[in-house]
Amino acid sequence: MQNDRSRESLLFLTDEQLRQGIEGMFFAYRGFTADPDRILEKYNYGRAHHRALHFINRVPGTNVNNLLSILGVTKQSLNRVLRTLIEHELVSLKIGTKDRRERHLYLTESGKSLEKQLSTAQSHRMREAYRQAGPDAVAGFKQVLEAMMDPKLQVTYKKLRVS
Amino acid sequence: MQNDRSRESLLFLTDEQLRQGIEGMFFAYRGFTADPDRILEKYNYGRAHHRALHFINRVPGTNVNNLLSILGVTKQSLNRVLRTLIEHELVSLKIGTKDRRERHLYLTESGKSLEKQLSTAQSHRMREAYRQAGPDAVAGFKQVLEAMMDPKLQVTYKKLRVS
DNA sequence: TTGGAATGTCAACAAGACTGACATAAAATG
DNA sequence: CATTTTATGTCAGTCTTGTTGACATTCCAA
Repeated sequence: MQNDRSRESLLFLTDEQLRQGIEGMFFAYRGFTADPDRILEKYNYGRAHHRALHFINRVPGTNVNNLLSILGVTKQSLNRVLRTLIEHELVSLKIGTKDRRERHLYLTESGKSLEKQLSTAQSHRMREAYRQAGPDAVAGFKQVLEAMMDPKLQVTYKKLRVS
Repeated sequence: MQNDRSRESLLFLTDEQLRQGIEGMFFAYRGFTADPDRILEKYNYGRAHHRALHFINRVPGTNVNNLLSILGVTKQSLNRVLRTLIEHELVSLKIGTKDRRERHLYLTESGKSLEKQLSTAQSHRMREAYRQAGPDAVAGFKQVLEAMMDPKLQVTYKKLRVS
């Protein structure tokens, strides 16, 4: 009886824990994007533009294909976003010297400035959350996030860390 | 000199840590949604349908307004999703007895079945990640997630836990 | 009882995913 | 060296899911 109840209780807790994790991810992601979203709205950009700016900043000179593998969208989808960023001179484009099919992407000064604005806002919330939770919690947070990624993305994630 | 280098190093680590957190959230969220997305595709549903099913299951009998405050979208947007779910008889609708403007939402048997399928897939990955990271990491993970939410969503999140 | 507030629906539009068709450049093959 | 195949990127059209606006119904308060 007691044993059964314990087992049930444990099982229940586990399922409840998982559900809390799921809902936690959902609500936290909303917070995670809220501040940049507000800034982007002022300039009539969206999250797609933010992601492009973030990773072009992170991997300057990347070509479109490489950026695609990081972002996990189709090139047609990315293309629309890049076009507007280039038109608005936030991103500049250099045709490859070795392979002239490739376009290498860089942030312009205004691009860097907007990226800085966005990442500052996003980092601010992240820093606050880290501070509240403390260093051990942060370590655990990262471990779980990493374990939740698809294996390929885990590799991508780690590569970014090194570069 | 040594002091300057230490300070710089610490600062650098901090910024790098934050950037890793940002990218971690981005990549992990992709993993988080990947499995349900594959199932939804088979039935021609999207993430919006999944979210509705999840929270109607979590709060049976909820009215539209309450669901909206959880999901954080406009009622018009939710309405389209609900309409198809009701047409396909995954969700059933009861007009409120006290307030006849309200529609109370419930999952039908097929609705429960699909929700179960989706949550099983999503929980499976979550459980695996928890297992790999260990219980302390999980505790930290949740702390950081909760600290990252907007205060209002934090309240919503905690309410769900109790109900 | 009537006017305003709240709940939900319908219609039209926008952002950002997607697939398909294509132009150009490079590489492989005869 | 010519020609076919492969790779990179662009353009056009469609779908999902957000958005705002206009509206019907119901409730509540003056």
